[in-house]
Amino acid sequence: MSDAEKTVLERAIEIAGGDPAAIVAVVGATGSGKTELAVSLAEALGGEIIGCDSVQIYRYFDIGSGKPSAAELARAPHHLIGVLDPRDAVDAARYGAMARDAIAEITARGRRPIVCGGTFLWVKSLLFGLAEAPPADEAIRARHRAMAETEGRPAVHARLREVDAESATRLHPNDLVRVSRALEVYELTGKAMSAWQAEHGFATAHHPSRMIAIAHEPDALTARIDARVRAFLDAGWIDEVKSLRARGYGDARAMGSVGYREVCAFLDGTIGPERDKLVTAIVRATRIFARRQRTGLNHADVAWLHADAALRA
RNA sequence: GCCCAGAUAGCUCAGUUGGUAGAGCAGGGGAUUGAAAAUCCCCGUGUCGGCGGUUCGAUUCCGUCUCUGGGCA
Repeated sequence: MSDAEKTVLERAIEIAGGDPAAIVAVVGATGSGKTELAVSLAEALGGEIIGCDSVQIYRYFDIGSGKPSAAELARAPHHLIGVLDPRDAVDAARYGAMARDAIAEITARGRRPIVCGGTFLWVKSLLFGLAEAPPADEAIRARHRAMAETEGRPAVHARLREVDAESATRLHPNDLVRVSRALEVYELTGKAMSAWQAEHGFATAHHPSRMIAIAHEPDALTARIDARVRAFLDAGWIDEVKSLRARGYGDARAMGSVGYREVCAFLDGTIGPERDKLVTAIVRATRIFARRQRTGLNHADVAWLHADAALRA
């Protein structure tokens, strides 16, 4: 059997089998079929799944985040899905620590950890950790935001240039999130973010790993996304958002994520009363997101499995 | 049938006191170290509805035709 004739699952099992000590991480775009592949892989390998998704990690964000179905959950144990209150803001570092704990438990049980999710910074945090720089400081961030508001974003960038020219050169003046973070790290430690990053460099892995992603032709992925969005809506996504708002989660960070943002706009009447306009808006946002996810994998050591090859087989 | 307003990028539209045009969105590409489903950057030639006329030169002015809105009969 040539590679092109094997199914995605067969190839994934082969890759996993190539290094039994490695953590398998199924990464890539929403709607590409990660969840199904991870569950099948877990069944085949005696594995347990560790979710790596910045929205699925929250309770009550069930439908729109594409959490595994009850049937899928029953096929393999899952971790870090629906485990936090939506008001509890996690960051990549905390996620990485939680995931490593889960991995330790799973391997102690003699089972195989399978990471599954599209939040790639979190995957990197899990596998390599992050630079040793300190965590976020809300007061500092608020100050930077205020500065950007009154003097403009480039003013914050100019301040960064005074203390960390390397980061300033790398970062665009408008990228306030990163510019502020770099400046924050300097203000907290007296040491440049670029220096912390150079020390770290994602050079030392906590665990050996094999990353795999499922590739689709662009039109095929769009069709999958379209079907998925409609299915979520049919499953009661709008009511889910209404009930989240009613319970006071309207300004949770996850509410600003792809799709949830559009459903909120729909409920607020911003995008018109037609269901079709909502579908179009969500599909659009999701496609853009899927593209960004693909770009995020650009320099990663990922094995791409072509879904279409499986269809031909 | 008459009157008015439109017709410009895939979509919504701006503009050119006459020298062949540009925004937003969509689409494409990229960056990404505690906000990552977030944040940010780059990419715009299109018979300027058709045909005539005026002009050195028309997408712009004039005429006419077609189509789309709206109004009056």
